[in-house]
Amino acid sequence: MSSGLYDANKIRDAFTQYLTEKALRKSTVRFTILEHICHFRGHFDVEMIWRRMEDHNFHVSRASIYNIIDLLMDAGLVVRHSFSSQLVQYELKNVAATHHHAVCAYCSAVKEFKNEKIPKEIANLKIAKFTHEYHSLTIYGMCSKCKFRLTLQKKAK
Amino acid sequence: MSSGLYDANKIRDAFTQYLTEKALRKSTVRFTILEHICHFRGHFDVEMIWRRMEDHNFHVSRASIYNIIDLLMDAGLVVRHSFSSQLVQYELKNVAATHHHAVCAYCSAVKEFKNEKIPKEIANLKIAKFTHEYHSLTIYGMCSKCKFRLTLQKKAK
DNA sequence: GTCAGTGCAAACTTTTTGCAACTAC
DNA sequence: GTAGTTGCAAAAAGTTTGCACTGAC
Repeated sequence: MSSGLYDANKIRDAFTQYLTEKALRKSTVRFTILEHICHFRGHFDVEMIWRRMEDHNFHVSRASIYNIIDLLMDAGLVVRHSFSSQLVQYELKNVAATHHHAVCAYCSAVKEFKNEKIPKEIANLKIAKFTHEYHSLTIYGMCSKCKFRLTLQKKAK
Repeated sequence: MSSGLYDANKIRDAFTQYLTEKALRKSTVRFTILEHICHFRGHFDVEMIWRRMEDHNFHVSRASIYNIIDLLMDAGLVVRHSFSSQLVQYELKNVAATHHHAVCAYCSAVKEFKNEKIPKEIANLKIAKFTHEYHSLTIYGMCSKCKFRLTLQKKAK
């Protein structure tokens, strides 16, 4: 059984519960978009969702995708990453909770890494007048490819 | 002496050095934009810089501001924050290094907080094939105002 | 004098909005 | 039936680009 599909059931149930609590309608479009989102193992953006759904012959407007992502973020099922200014990416929260991100400032490549200690430290943080729900740790730096490329450039001089 | 202006000298010198190393020109526009940036104690965006400069009767195009912010980021003097999708904010790196951010997911308010332990843990991180230059830790959650507001709404039902 | 740097406006991309049509309840 | 939901297209917001002019070296 794929972990993606396994989680998909739990996520769909959580969304159903959210819609019920908020007295929102359980429309086909909402559940179909969520279903497609659950198939992404990593980061995704609005365009990727739309394209994937077109490929599966399910026609939906981008406006609806934005609308539903807002609901999913409000429901705490999806988180937003803004690694660069022009491309906003999203990720399922249960996926995001398992790792942090290292972003290369030179080529924008995103690498995931795991660490046990830091999330514990962060969970222990007490911030005055603020209720902690989720955190995002991003390390910016240089990936090995860019480092190598820059070394070559210096030598070329 | 204001800390903002005190730092401004060091920052301007670092930028001068950067421009020299890269063989870029030390234009008036570049230094004037940097000067105005140094007056922001917290986060700022392109619009804020442009408005501040207009208010001081220094006319500059937004394109130049984008251009120069790119240089400042490359020089390691400014960092980019993307707390929300539609508003990219920047911050002087020496200011950003002193704190982390807590963002309210409901009203987008950004609160700063300090912690000694976590930056040390992060500095000790070893990520394969990646050179750590800077990090960004953002906690998402709910600020006390929104918590209060939501409590009232529930009671109202 | 030369070429990097800049301003301007237009182009481009991503996201939001208004309204008519649709559908879950 | 009646609201909430969706699609479409247009608008808005933010950023990038192309080109002619300017100014640092």
